[in-house]
Amino acid sequence: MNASPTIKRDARSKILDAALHLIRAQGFAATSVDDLCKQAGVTKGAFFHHFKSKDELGVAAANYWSEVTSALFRSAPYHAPKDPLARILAYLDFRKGLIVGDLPDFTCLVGTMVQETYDSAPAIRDACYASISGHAQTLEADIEACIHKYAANSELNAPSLALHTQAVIQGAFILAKASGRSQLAADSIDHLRRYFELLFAKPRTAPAAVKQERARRVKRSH
Amino acid sequence: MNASPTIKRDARSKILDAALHLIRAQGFAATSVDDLCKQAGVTKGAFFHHFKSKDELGVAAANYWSEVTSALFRSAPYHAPKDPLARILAYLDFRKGLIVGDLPDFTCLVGTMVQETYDSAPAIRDACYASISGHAQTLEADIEACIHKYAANSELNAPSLALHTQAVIQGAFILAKASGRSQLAADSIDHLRRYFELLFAKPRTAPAAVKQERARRVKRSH
DNA sequence: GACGACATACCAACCGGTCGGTACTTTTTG
DNA sequence: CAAAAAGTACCGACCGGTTGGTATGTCGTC
Repeated sequence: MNASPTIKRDARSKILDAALHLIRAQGFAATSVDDLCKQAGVTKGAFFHHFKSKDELGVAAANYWSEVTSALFRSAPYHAPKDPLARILAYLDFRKGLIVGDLPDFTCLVGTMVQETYDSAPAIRDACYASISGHAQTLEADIEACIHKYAANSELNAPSLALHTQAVIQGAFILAKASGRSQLAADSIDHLRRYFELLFAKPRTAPAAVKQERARRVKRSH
Repeated sequence: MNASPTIKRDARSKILDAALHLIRAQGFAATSVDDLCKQAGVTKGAFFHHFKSKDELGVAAANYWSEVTSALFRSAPYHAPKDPLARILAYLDFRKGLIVGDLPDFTCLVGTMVQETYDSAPAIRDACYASISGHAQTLEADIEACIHKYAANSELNAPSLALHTQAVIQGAFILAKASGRSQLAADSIDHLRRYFELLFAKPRTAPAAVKQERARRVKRSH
């Protein structure tokens, strides 16, 4: 009967979607259960039926974030190139391309949430770290291949470099939030891209990053 | 009578010191005015005598943070080297050296606070960005000198690179909080150091970072 | 005696969480 | 197979404690 199965949204999903948006905009502590319910269009009874406590919602939101983002990255086009370095650079271009619209729409839920909860809610912290490190791990194979192919006898370490990419991206979001200019986040990702190019020493192939930066510098010099 | 003038601490300073610790440990929203007063050993009357509102305390805390940190960095030893690149690398070594003890003791107040307030408290956000960008600016001259000396005809931009260093450091703190391992923050700063070395193309001079990473790899390979 | 620097007492709004109840579905059982 | 029982999903009033904030009083100092 129902032509569109996605219309039938249960309360739990609606609460989780509300959490993704509200927590990224206001933070975890500043988002009340009532806020969540209002935004989701459900009652408090529904909330506490699905989640034992607000903290448990925090854990569920982090896990839901992991699912949503891993689906996004799995189906993204940056896996196509044959060369591992090209794949990494395409990944960074893809991340940069996600920086559009309002800050709460492209920043990272778990990076925001873990800053508030790392000391007071270990369960949330663990779920957040699982999300970050899990995503970092999806880059490890390509980074390892880059090291083997382009920097065989270096002291580089793939897991560490993978986590570093996430650190830069998280830091870029902080810069964007503080300045209100999402361009600053994009610039930091450009620096990270350049780091990879220098590490794996291919001559630079004029990526979009450089062209944009040049264009901006020309504009400024008027 | 009082031999030690610093013992006489007024309520305002005590509240600000309490804010520096509590907000870094719990976040801004989760830190109540009562928490602050209890930790500072003052009453609520004293709090609202000195600060019109909790938000105003947030702004004052960010400004106080700027004062404290700029005094620390001004008197730090990393300004000594004659070469600008050596000064930058010494700065990064200094930042890495600050990563000791508990997380709330070495992480950044304004990076934590701005994530919670960027959308709801513009005054706090602006004070946080002033702190971050103000610190970044203290690096610009040395970075500019590096560009001029070692990468004259590159597309590099000193303000952008200075902000990037802060993005990496902020992201490193998030990684440390999420994982509970401050080593991850140090590792990210090592990557940033390597970026500077590669950008300004001096042959690597076996910095502490590399030696430590080698030592860790040896340990792991047992 | 005015004023800054606090202390005490208090308030309305809001917080996370509970609870009794309803409507609907699924499972059990005579 | 149908009635009964049990379970699931959700509602919304309500609770005690906490929240940011206020009003008023006290005390030492210029």
